[in-house]
Amino acid sequence: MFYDLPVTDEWGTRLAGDRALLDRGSTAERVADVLRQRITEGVFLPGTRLSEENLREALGISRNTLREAFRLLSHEGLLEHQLNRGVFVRLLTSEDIRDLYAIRRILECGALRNLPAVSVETIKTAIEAADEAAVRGDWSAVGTANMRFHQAIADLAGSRRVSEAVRALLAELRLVFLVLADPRLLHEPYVAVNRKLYELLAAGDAAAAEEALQRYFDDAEAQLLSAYATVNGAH
Amino acid sequence: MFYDLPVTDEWGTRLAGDRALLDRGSTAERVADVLRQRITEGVFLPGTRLSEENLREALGISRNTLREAFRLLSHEGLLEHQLNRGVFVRLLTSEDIRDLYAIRRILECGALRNLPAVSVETIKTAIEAADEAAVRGDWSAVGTANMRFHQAIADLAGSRRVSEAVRALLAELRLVFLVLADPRLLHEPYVAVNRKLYELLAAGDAAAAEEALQRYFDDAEAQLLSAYATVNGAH
DNA sequence: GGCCGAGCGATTGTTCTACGATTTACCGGT
DNA sequence: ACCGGTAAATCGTAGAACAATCGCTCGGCC
Repeated sequence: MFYDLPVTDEWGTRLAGDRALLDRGSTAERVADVLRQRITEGVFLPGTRLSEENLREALGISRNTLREAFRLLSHEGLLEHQLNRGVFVRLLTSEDIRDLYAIRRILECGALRNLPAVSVETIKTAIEAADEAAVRGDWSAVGTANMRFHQAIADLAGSRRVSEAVRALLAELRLVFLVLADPRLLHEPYVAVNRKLYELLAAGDAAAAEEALQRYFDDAEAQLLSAYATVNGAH
Repeated sequence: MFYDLPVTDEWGTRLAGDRALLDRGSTAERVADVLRQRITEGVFLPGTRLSEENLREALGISRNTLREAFRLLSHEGLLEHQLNRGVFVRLLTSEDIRDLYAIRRILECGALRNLPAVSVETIKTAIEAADEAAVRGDWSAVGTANMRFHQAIADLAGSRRVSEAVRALLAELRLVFLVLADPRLLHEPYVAVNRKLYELLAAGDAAAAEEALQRYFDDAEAQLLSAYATVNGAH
């Protein structure tokens, strides 16, 4: 005698999570995941050329599959495809930085507007992670936590497309951080700013939070542009 | 005796334009252009499966190149890639429609906020094209002109990424129009709405224009959802 | 009659090989 | 030092081959 499996909601959600691990998608997508990881880790710095032949051998896949992965990452803005020259880790210009902040202003501030009922759970989590990393002096982790904070703000819009767009934008922005020297200078100042913003949101004052977010964008953009100008002297 | 070519700014911009014609990009990109065209024309209706073998033969290209083109269009949201099953012209759900309007609200309204100096040239052009097409009774052309109108609004943000994001969103939205029966019903009502919006902008009243845009989104979303429910009965 | 599993054809996923086209680097002549 | 040409490296694309997977049909069985 056997019992039927009891089907519960809990099962459904758990299996859906496992699925992502089993159906890891096509080889090309898994390769793209690996490369994305390495790029955001800074193993491949912006400007680096990724040779088809070298990577093909290193990853043990065919050129076709590798090229499909390149296409994926090019569309995400992490790689740049130059005809007959190969793919390069994207090296952003100052103009790119301005543009990134322009669209982030619109998307993230837009997410704070017309909030039905604010759920600040994940935002709080990100804030706490940033605090904790700051205490440890792990400024890279602080940067990651700050990005999660902004991702959580964007998620408030309740739109899959908004969330994914912001995810891609933050990944691009990480390319800028990678070429700048001092991660502490880049991330530490915003731990307090973000906490203040969180408190405004938690208190239900979305308008004040949006104002604070605007000021944050102004400051961060200016800081990043000036830091970038010194490193990236010629365009 | 020869003269050196005088190098002027005018030259630079003109040559940059010509370049797009010469460097037509890789074969994969040109194939993607063709397929995109056919999809937006409605030759391949949403839900249609695109066979690799058939298209390969029809286009006279290799499978590799075709698959690269598929990747490009999948990332644009026009195609959907199902592992081991092939690619299909994307069939949007009602949830997709809601999401599209959610992000359009944020992006287009955001573009109207914080305008430095409004240049309503291209907006006017789109309005006039819509009027002219409406007189001819070419409702499909009216739809195209209306989309150009919204694209022009998004362009006011002055951000490349905002413009490209809205371009992709409008292309997705076109997939919805393709499965609905009556193009007149879908597009005609908004000719007057858009003209009114243009006049508010031309008068410099950006706040009123934003308000009108919000109402437009509410109306259009509701109309589209109800029309979609009748056609697309089961999700 | 309807359910279930084996087998089969069609299509996709991936690899491998090949070759033309383009870029890049090197090198000798002026 | 500049210019031009040749050779090597790399990319772009094609094509064939094989494995993996899906969808369907056909029997067998309850």
